[in-house]
Amino acid sequence: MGGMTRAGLTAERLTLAAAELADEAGLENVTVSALARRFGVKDASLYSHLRNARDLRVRLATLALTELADRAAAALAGRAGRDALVAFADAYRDYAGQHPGRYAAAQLDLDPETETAAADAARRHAEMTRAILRGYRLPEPDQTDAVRMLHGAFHGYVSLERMGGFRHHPRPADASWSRMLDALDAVLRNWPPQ
Amino acid sequence: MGGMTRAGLTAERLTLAAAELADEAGLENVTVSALARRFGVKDASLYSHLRNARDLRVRLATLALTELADRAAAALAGRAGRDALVAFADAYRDYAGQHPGRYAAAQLDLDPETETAAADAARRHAEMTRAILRGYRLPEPDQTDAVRMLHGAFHGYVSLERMGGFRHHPRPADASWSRMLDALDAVLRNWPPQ
DNA sequence: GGAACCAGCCTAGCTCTCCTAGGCAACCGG
DNA sequence: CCGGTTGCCTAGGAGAGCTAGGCTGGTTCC
Repeated sequence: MGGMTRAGLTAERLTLAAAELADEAGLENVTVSALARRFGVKDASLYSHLRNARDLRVRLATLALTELADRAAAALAGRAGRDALVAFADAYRDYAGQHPGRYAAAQLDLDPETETAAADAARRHAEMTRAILRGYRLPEPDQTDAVRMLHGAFHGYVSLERMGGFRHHPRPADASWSRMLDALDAVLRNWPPQ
Repeated sequence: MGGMTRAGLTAERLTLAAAELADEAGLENVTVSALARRFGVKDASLYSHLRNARDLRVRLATLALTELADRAAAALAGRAGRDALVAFADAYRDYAGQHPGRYAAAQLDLDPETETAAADAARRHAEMTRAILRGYRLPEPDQTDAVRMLHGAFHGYVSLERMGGFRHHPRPADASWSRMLDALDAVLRNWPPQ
């Protein structure tokens, strides 16, 4: 009696709902219980679709890294040099602005041994970052150094901005961002030797 | 009977123990219960010294930010220009390497309204970062842009390194780090106009 | 069309963390 | 040595994570 129809849960639907929840309420509020509540279902029911809470977060991280890599790929298509740099960087920062919870999830510590899908997504994202450099024609190992610098600079800036590090000062975060991109372009065009 | 002597807890001792725990076991394992266990005391006993679990983390963040600012100040003493940049950056990265849990705590989202002490420590740390730039003689608002870039680059690089982002590639993280410092120095010496 | 099977969601119940209320004992000042 | 304060206690409730096992709706196959 009362027998409601089934909720029709799948790992994919749960992951997507977790992503929405993360963006709305913050990554720390993405719990198995909260997700079950959102589907009007008991929390124990989710464990036929998810191994555990960690599994949920890894799936979420994988989703975010994949979306990020997709956006990066779209931004880079048909661009090179400074255009590519700026397009990639803006796509990265916009994603973090529009999807703070997903972005936070993408920063999760992943175990490449067991969490293969997530590691693949991370690798794809790293390859996109490397693609920025095609127009700058750097040899190895300089290219690797430059990739690390770029990724670090993007992530660091966005991360500080997200956690409110820039709110004391009146200088708009957008302005500092585009100055940083100018600086990074300049340094890539004139990469210091040795 | 059995009456053990008192443990002699204070907020300071608890915060220090939390810092050690964070470095040994990771920030996510810094819980009120774990801390009580470490002192051989019931978890409820800690609530006469700490408001709540959040309070503990904020105190930990404050400790970390203060230590970081102290190290930065020591590194900068008597140095200018490139020397100052490198000394600061290395102090920053070494701290994160030696104290990963404390470093992670320093990245906590702080509410400057209520968490005044923590906000002060964060401000002191930001002032140290700004002090790097004295030797480069940048006008405002370029100085603010440069501070944000530097802080972002340091934090981003260290953060990616900590979460294992560089372990696929054979290139040593140290080497890429010092190339990044070279690049940052170059860009500060020749800051792009407009 | 019935039987058997499964997949999907359930209840029950455990552990752990966080936190509050109230008790008793140790230490400290007078 | 007596009263007050402080410090740690027990008891207990809420919420999150997770496991074991049960019931049922939908599919499959004779």
